[in-house]
Amino acid sequence: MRHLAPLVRGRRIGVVEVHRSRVVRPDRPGQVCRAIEGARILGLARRAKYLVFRLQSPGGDRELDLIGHLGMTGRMYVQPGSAALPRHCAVALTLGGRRLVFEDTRYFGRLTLDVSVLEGLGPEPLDEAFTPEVLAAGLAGSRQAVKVRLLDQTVVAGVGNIYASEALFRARLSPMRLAGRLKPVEIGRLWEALRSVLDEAIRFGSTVPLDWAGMGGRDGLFYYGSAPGGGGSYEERLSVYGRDGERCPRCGGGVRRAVQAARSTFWCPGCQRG
DNA sequence: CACCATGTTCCTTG
DNA sequence: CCAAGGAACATGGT
Repeated sequence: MRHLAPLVRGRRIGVVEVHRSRVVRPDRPGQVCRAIEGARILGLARRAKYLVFRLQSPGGDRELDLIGHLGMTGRMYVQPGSAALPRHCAVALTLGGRRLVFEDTRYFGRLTLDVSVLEGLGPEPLDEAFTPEVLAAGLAGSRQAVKVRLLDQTVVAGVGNIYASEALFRARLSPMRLAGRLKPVEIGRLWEALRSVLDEAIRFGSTVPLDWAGMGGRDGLFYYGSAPGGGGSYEERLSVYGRDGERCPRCGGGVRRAVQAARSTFWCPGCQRG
């Protein structure tokens, strides 16, 4: 969102090319195109994992939101209007002499005018309103494993599979602990870990130019290469995620992988007790 | 060939 | 009502 906002703010949407109709909702053909062609982008916001394009309608008489979700492999970027579209281009929006490209190899992403997808989302973890007490209320009474609970978007909005594992590692809590059985001190550690892990990831991403040249063929992860500050690659920054069998950076023990709710969890049994 | 993958939604079963 | 498990979506990497 921070990379994209300055590239799209204030621009008018011209031709909309839908190359994968399943990505666009509602799925009445042309309905979304008619609503947004000629609209002006007032700004870009984010809610949980959704991008929210604030639009002024083509007639200029009202405002509407266009909501995007990148799924697992989606990317959005702006390229010259003369540049060829990528192989898995789902949608392209003409913006003056350039095009906003929504590329998504697996087509799990979404572009929709249906704002109801935002209903029921829990608090933003970096908001002031998200206190340890709010997190505690979201975990209380649950018999789910805390890792699974963190992926529930009604409890905390925007925490995904990678950062759920990373936050639990930082909080030194086993992902298998039952959410409702955590003590206030442990919830406090988890709250702090969630916020610092996400904050660092955002700051890391913000230091890197959004330049996709030469990145064709990669998946949707932000493999930035070396950060300007010399922080290593995205993967190198992760402590446990994707590191099954490697050594724990804290205690030197072995990182393990398990499956919870059909998703991979990575943790260090030495550091993360219970 | 097998298995893995950052997400969401729907369905079935208990 | 809750939780768990599976499948679907679709493509590519190892």
